[in-house]
Amino acid sequence: MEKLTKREDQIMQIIWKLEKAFIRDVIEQLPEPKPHYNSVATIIKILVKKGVLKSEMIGNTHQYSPVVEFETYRDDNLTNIKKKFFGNSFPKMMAYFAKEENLSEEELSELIDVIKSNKTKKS
Amino acid sequence: MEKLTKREDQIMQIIWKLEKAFIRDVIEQLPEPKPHYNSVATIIKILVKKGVLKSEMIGNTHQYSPVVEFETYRDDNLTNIKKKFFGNSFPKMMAYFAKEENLSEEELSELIDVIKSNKTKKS
DNA sequence: ATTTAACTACTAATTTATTAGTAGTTCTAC
DNA sequence: GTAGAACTACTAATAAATTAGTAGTTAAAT
Repeated sequence: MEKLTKREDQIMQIIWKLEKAFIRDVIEQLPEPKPHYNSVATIIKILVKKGVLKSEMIGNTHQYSPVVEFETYRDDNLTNIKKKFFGNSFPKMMAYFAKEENLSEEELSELIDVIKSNKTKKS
Repeated sequence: MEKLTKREDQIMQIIWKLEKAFIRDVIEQLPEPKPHYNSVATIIKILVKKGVLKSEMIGNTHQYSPVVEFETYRDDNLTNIKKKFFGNSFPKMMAYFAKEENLSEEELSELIDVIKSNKTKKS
């Protein structure tokens, strides 16, 4: 999957959230200062060319929706991040999580449940 | 902390690993095609200006070392990632990573112990 | 002692990313 | 029917990031 620039990423986050969007919808979601309509249109055209978005003509305006799933993009990103920050050491990563977060009892047991149930499914 | 560009990030990863480095050391660690010496020097100067690196004159060449700790940078990044990919939910993020890994029973209980003991210390 | 390599500081060029202008179309409302 | 808003496709300008050139210094090697 092609890398996204910061602006492309920002716009994709919006479209993933909305699932389908016209350019005006994207602009609406963008924070101030709102970019020019054509600026957004340009980035979106790049995203189509990159194969991340597809466009459909609804009436006479384009509606855009993701081709690449959010989860795919996320996984791509996290693979790199995990390696970059934890050198593929899972225990290190977990130690980090445990230290950084102030887990409530609920969160902790929820977490353990999730891990356990997941473990069971796999074995 | 100031955001780092891709190249800046790449060079910082190397210097964090080496702890101290001359420009030649950084180039050595960079993959082919090796950039021009001055290209690396420019980026490093930017990093000094951003306050991420400091330089020391050793003989008559500069040696560079991090001002910002790797852990600080990592934590900054992970905070963003949590927000971007997991709706700011820590358990979701952790569940994701847990699923990615094939935890052995030992690892799992070790993990739980770590989190629990940490919890105890804090309360 | 002169050549070479690695450095210095500084500047300039190139590439990539982002923003937005121009010109023309369609639709809606007065 | 004409004015305005929102769109189209295309192009151009600007800004940010990256690469590398110039000129001069230092140190070591033949």
